[in-house]
Amino acid sequence: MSPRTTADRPNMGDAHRSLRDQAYVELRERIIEGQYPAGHRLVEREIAEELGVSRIPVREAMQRLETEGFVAIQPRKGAVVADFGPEDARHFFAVRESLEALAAGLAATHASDAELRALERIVERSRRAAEAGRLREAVALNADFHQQIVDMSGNPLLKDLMTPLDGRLRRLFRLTSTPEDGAAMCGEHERLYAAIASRDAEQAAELARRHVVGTHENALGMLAPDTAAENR
Amino acid sequence: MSPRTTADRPNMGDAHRSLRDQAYVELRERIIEGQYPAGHRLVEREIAEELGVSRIPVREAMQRLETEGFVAIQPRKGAVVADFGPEDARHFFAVRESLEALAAGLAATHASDAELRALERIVERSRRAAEAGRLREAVALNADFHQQIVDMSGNPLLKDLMTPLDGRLRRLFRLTSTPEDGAAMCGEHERLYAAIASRDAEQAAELARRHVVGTHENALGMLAPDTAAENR
DNA sequence: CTACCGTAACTGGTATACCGAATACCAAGC
DNA sequence: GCTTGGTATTCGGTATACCAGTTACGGTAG
Repeated sequence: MSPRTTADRPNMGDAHRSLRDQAYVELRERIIEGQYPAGHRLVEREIAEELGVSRIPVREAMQRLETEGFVAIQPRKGAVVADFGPEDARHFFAVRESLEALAAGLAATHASDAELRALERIVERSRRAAEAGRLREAVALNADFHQQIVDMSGNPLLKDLMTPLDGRLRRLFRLTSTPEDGAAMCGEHERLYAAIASRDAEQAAELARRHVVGTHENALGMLAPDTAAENR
Repeated sequence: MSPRTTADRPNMGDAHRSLRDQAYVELRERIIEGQYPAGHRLVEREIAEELGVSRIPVREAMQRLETEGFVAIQPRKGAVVADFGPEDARHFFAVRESLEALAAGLAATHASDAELRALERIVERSRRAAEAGRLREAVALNADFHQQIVDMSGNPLLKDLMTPLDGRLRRLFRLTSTPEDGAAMCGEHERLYAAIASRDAEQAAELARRHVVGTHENALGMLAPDTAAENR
């Protein structure tokens, strides 16, 4: 039924993965983390040597990173880390708004009871983390929350489109995570959860939309001052 | 600003493209065309020899085809042509509905006058083709129409997400193109164009939604009898 | 001093070769 | 006759090697 395997594979403990996936995860993390700033050249031989592998896995990893928008490959010239300014963020959130709304609506329609309970657990843990000031954990649970909704949508294509976008979101959130809106985020999540649990697709979609828009405005506000200045 | 190049490259006259892109286009076409039926094994060496290239370009092309959902790669086992049954079509159209609506709404907001004129030309040619019974041309112009709207949205990320989906649509439409709904399609296109031209984002989005849903029901109706029986 | 051209180093694109995992087939034992 | 173990073959994963386009530097001529 679902032919896709891409999005699932390159997770897990790096151990006995293919070298390509290891290289992919490693490079992706470095870009998200900011270790490779925007515009930084990615030279195949350099990276291959550093990772202790040959060029082929590195090359294939970079091609995949290109399709996901993390690097830009110019033919016969090389790959550079893709820029991600306010303009890109705008486009990003516009797409994300549509897809999150779709996911939330579908989730409200199709979710099983077990899935709803799982979502509820995430919301509860998220609230506890936010109240205890565990910001890191709250951010991680935020990601889990959205991912769970996408899973619950029952649409594997939607999942395949959303998963790569999560990386960009993390890249954007690297510095734009504030303590005070952890509580606000939690409230929105709880309302969204309630809408899904009560099978109200319309409201779920609408709440998801607003939630993304709110996140967008928040992130954009913190991003405004300068777009790509710091490196490490 | 827009770091992406992927979607643009592998078009054009196959001539002085990289072998990887040539292989990608060729394989993709064979899958869409139905020359390779669903479930068919894609053996790297075979294809490489047949195309007269080494395995690396073939391999890279197949990986890309995997991310776009045309083939399923099982690690250490090989690649097979991905299935695309009614269930997949459902998921496909759900996503497409959201994204087309987003594109239409953005296009209504951002389109330049020149772009609007280009869109109008496409609509006119489409109508003439439909009236003259030139079905092939009408289908091609249909694709142009939607692509033009996506371009007009001014959102490169949206374009990058939509472009690969077009291939799946073509694959689905391989046998589901009927003469009588050419006229209906034209009418919907004209109304959608009118909404965009009058800068009515709300209505443009709504019309796009309905248009996709209509296409979906139509295609699904013709797909229902059997899902994957014919091969050549 | 500057502008242009040629050459050399670099880097991505591709081919060939090797290795290990997965599978299928065959033979031997129950 | 059926099952099971082992072996041979196939095919994907990776490494190494070669080639071609690009860029950068330096020398020479104006």
